[in-house]
Amino acid sequence: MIGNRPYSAIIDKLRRAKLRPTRQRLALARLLFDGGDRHVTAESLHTEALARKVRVSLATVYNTLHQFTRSGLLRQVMVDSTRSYFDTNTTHHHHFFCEESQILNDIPDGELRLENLPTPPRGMEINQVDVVIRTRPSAD
Amino acid sequence: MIGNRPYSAIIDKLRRAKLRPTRQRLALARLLFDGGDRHVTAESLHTEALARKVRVSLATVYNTLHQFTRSGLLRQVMVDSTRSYFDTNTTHHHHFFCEESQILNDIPDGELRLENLPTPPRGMEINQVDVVIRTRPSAD
DNA sequence: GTGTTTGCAAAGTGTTTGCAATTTA
DNA sequence: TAAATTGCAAACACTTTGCAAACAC
Repeated sequence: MIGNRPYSAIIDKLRRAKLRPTRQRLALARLLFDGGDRHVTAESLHTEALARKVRVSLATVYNTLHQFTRSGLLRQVMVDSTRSYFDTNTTHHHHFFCEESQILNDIPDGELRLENLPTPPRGMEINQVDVVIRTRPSAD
Repeated sequence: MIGNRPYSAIIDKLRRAKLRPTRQRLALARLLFDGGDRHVTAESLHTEALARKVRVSLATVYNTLHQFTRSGLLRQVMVDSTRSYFDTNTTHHHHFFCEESQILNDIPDGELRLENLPTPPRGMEINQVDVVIRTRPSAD
């Protein structure tokens, strides 16, 4: 725990996901869900946890991110072939990704529309549609 | 070389890219560009080369794929966080990706339309827009 | 001949896993 | 106290790199 109160909302969130509210999970959940929408990598979340004096191993961060994802608390976003990004916004939306800064940003749902979705190859059905708008620092 | 003729079209292609037409580059270029559009990973192209009795190391396949990409002969596609895919179709288009079979397919350009592209964050400009339609085998 | 390219093996990076020790309920 | 979770270190998968030998021009 980071502060000293029980944070019942987050404990409930974990309980609902059938995950025991251990010290590590609680601390990571607070980092992830206490603010607004966030995009993290295992490494960035681990570093952040250590900076906040939360003792947690990198392996546990990985495991926790995957458990949270499996439980629908997080969504994994595919933008970089070397790293996995996780998004606390699990609703339908797309992303901006700046290759230079490696920063990921949400595109509010509704802003972007897809017209004329193609029919998938025979025997296949659509699972999910991901749009990534790759950006770079502009010249001006 | 796989057959026994000089394949001047492919040699020219390499020359234009300022890449010496070495035995390895020629063989890989033939595998990549002789048929229609293709999607490969380093591993799949290496395996294919060996099957066709082209002696080439995996390191050279990696290096060659990157050289070809830098020269605009290939385009790298980001669909899987564990592997890099390369596409011989360098024109503007999007992709179907089946997570189960790990197979990538082009969506012909023009089929899918994006309406109302959002404005990038301040100081950023759009570099590229990637759409990946993730599919799964359909129930029926 | 000179500079480029190759192949190997080693190193690197992000991630996963086996297992003993610890913690939760 | 029984079952779940953690941390460590080792293992992993994919990719990159240093360098001597081979090759292209």
